[in-house]
Amino acid sequence: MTPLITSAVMHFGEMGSRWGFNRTVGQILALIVLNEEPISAQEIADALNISRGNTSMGLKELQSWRLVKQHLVPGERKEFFIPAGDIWTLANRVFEERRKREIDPTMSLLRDLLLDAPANEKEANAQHKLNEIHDLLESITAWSEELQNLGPEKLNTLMKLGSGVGRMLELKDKLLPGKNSVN
Amino acid sequence: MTPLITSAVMHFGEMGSRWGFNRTVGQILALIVLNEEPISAQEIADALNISRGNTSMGLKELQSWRLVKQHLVPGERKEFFIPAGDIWTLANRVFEERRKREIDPTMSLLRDLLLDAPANEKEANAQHKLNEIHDLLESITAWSEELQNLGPEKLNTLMKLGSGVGRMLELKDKLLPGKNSVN
DNA sequence: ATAAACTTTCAGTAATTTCTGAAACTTCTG
DNA sequence: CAGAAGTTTCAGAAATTACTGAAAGTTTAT
Repeated sequence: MTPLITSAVMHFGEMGSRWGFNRTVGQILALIVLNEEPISAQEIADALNISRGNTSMGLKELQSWRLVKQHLVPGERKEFFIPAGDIWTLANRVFEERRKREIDPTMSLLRDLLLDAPANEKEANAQHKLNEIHDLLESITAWSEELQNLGPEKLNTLMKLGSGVGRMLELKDKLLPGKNSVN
Repeated sequence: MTPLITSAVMHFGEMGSRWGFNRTVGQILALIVLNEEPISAQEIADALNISRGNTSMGLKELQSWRLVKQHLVPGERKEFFIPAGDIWTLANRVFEERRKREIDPTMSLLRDLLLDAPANEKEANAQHKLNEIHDLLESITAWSEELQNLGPEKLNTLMKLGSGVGRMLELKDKLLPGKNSVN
């Protein structure tokens, strides 16, 4: 690893925990992404100076996030690893997996809690708040699915549009009459 | 705490760590949000069965996230706490704070790493990847700032618009000629 | 100035999470 | 089928993170 790659890998390790995985998993991901050639588990363990067992678990987790995939080199016995797609794809996967882990379980609980009739005034108030949270999470979920369906190109267009979005929204009703009118 | 509130508070505790803070902080937040009346630190400690010290630290953290604020009750010596805004505001704050913690430090490192001339072929390739990551994060940051500036009402409109966004994008150039043409 | 009512800090402890490495497992080769 | 080359699992150790509670700090009242 060159100094540049080392800095980047170390940083992704530090940030890893904030992104939903642990230090080593972050480091492994960075290493695989920044290495143009496929890299073997043993090489990863050596480069990061971690145990072979830990490496195996980290790779397993990255595969469960669908961020890296195996790559079989003909004639080689070992397994090699490469990123599961380009940077955009990886970012999308991270969003999606995090949504599953951070939002879906809460949505599910909220739905359950909202089914019961409130026992008293306090509960009625709490349920009202929970309902607001539920609706918000539902919007976020629907929205993020929507954005994913747009695909990278349009998504990029939309992002680059910047403050134009506000102006566009003002013209929305003219454009798409009858559909989802504002409140 | 009624059973309903207890379930919700416990769940928010469990999820807390995924949302960037720890169990108790999640529980405290849920309790403050679901309690219509302002609640004192001592009441929080009692309700959650945690130490007074831990409560104090949790409240400090929630204030640093700008999710709860103090509320002085006239004639009372104690400090009471209430949510720092409605559900939308709170969600926005969480996004914003997480962006600060999860994206900004990486952007800053990437900028630095991209300043140095690559030492060799491997580094040049890695720098190219890092540059892609940088641009992506920059788009996400700009975009999320944009969404915040829209304010809750428009944001809601946009979210509710759903698949209309795709169609709208197709008409974009007609709508906003000359501005940000595609690619 | 003292005391009462409350809050914060922080050293030490408890709980949780991550990592190691040896053993078990799988696959390929001769 | 034996054994070599590789991978995975998992119990226990190490590292990290969270929590307690006693002491120090702050504010208000008298």
